[in-house]
Amino acid sequence: MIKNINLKQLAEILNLSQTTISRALNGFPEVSSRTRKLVIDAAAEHNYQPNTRAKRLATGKSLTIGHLVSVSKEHEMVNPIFSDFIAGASARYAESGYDLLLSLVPDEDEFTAYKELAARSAVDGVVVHAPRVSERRIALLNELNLPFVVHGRSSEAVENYNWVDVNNERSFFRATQFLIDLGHETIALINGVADMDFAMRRSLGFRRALFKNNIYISDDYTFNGEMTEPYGYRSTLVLLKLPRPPTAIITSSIIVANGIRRALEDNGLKLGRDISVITHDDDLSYFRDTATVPVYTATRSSVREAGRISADLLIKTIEDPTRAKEGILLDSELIVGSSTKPPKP
Amino acid sequence: MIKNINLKQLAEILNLSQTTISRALNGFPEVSSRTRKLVIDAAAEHNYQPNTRAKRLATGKSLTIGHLVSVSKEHEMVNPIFSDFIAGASARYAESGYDLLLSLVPDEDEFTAYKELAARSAVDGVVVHAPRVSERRIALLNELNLPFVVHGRSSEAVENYNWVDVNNERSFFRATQFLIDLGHETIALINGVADMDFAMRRSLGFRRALFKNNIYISDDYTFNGEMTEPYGYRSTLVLLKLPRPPTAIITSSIIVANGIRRALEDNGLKLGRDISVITHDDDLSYFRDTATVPVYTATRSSVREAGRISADLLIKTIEDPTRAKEGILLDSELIVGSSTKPPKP
DNA sequence: CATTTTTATCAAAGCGCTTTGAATAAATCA
DNA sequence: TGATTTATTCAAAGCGCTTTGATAAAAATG
Repeated sequence: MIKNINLKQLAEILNLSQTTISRALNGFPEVSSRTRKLVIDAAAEHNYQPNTRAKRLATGKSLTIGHLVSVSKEHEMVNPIFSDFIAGASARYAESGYDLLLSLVPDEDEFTAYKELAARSAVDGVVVHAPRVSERRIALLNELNLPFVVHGRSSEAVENYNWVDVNNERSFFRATQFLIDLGHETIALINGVADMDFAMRRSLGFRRALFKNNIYISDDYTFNGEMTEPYGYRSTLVLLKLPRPPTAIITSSIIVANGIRRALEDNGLKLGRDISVITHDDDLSYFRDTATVPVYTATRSSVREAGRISADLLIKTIEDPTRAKEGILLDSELIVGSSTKPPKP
Repeated sequence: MIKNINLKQLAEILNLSQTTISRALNGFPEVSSRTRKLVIDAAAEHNYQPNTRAKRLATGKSLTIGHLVSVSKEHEMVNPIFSDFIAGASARYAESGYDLLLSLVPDEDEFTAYKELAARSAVDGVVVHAPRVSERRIALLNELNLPFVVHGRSSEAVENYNWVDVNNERSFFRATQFLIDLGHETIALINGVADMDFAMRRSLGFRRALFKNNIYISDDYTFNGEMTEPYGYRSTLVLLKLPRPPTAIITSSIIVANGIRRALEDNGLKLGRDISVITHDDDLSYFRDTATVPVYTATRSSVREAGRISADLLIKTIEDPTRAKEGILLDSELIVGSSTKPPKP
């Protein structure tokens, strides 16, 4: 059985005070290099690691960052981009010795969850996921004086805050323009849930491109919903039944794109040849499109990288609370794959 | 700005000792009901929550459960089942006031990560994900005396340990037998990474069914790898090029099944009609197969439910360390969908 | 009514660290 | 050489809780 010792015991073993040992291990200058070496070696030998609980109480820091993910009771879903985002963030936290506290809360408890986290002083900061167009969490966190970074943005927010977002509007503008340039004029949009900020921005980009090219498309061609595979499937079936089905579809997730593809095939249509599809691609590890010619034409932006950058920004904010709020806008690449062709004549 | 107070301040406000307040809030019997009400009301009014850091130091418990997820440097992947598993576990943790500490570690640091977590006393227990056929973590955790539950099992483990697993062998036996009963004799298996215990067991079930029915299938028909969509696609292309392509495919993940489907369509084949597919279905929220006739015939078992059960078992173990180790075997349902038909004559 | 038991409350110790302020020894200075 | 300064080390306080052991007041007992 592996035993580990505490500071007091290590002090006795070395015949030194706890002070000296603490300072030696934490890199303070007022320790002779001979002593420091002695201490470090002994710590390694006896498998000493400062007790997290004690350290946190003594320093008044939690060395923990919270990720609260809201789960709607009806959908009960955790967005798969979350895993990849966390993977990026976690790597950054590890570098600075932060732990990651994850909490999935029913969305009606969202507010209380943040308050409780702040009141019991469990975290030094939080990452806000899936911001809505109108997002009350931003004001709340400011009131709670809890450092935070938003993954995404909230269009209606008036105050300054830290955020890391991909350029959704521009991405979808470009994607739409790309289709228009190919000759498409009937383009559908299968988007995320309407009150999500990213969905709203993507919709704006889409519509700006249409407007710029004097194309009018009715609301029958746009969908909002949780970005599941069946959602992509169902929406596409609806589109195909329209009097004038679209010649191209833009969607917000590669998982939805999978559903679109399935619906097309079920109707004897071929992706690219019969109907063009562009998707936003978060570069999720289990869907990474690595074919020499990618399957999907896509606006690609690594959500894992976004996780890393968000974590970095949050740590900086925590360690320097006077730091000016910062917004970081990531750009996506427009990757041309085989899912887009000019429309059939 | 929302301020929160500490125990001492609340004691002064109420003109009571810290002891009494602590006991009142923690439900100890030696507090008069009048006082208790007073305390509870004041705590609510002043937004008092015991400081997590102090509480943990004082009680000697972390009230935290660790989830270490190994990420291989080459693959850099986080299995999407993870999100759903966590969603289930998190709900159970919340009920008992535990926090969830998540750490993604490069797999070469896996061992050190557990040791460090134990040495610094950061968690009260851990969940072991993705156990291998031969799993050194089990012995390590026993040595560290850190309570744990394995999600899955490890066939080569000799000691007793807590685990929650789905009946993989039986599931794949049934799935295979189902195909054989339909008349299939050339059946391929697109499985997970070979040294994962679940993959090994599924392979056993597959082979037992073949053996029982006197069917011999060469190794050319089985694949092992990370269960991504492109992996399903690539493997299927290989299968289709065999001199005698399979008439049915069994796979371990609905994401792989998506890739299989894509490969079939790309080759002008139709799922079910031309080639049958059975998949294991973890009932992932973003792929939930809710069609009246499910798309895929599948052995279905909710990984979210497994998360909940694992969390429950772990909490019980933490709260009663003398508790006998327990293994919980979940069963899957064989759901018949439209992806399986008798082979074409 | 005096004594014991029960009830309700409190002061103080302790959890394992970090950090402050003091003390000692060695080195430098005038 | 005596006075300062510098380099090391240490004892003790403090972080905000829980918990132990003591105490005072109220209730029950003989």
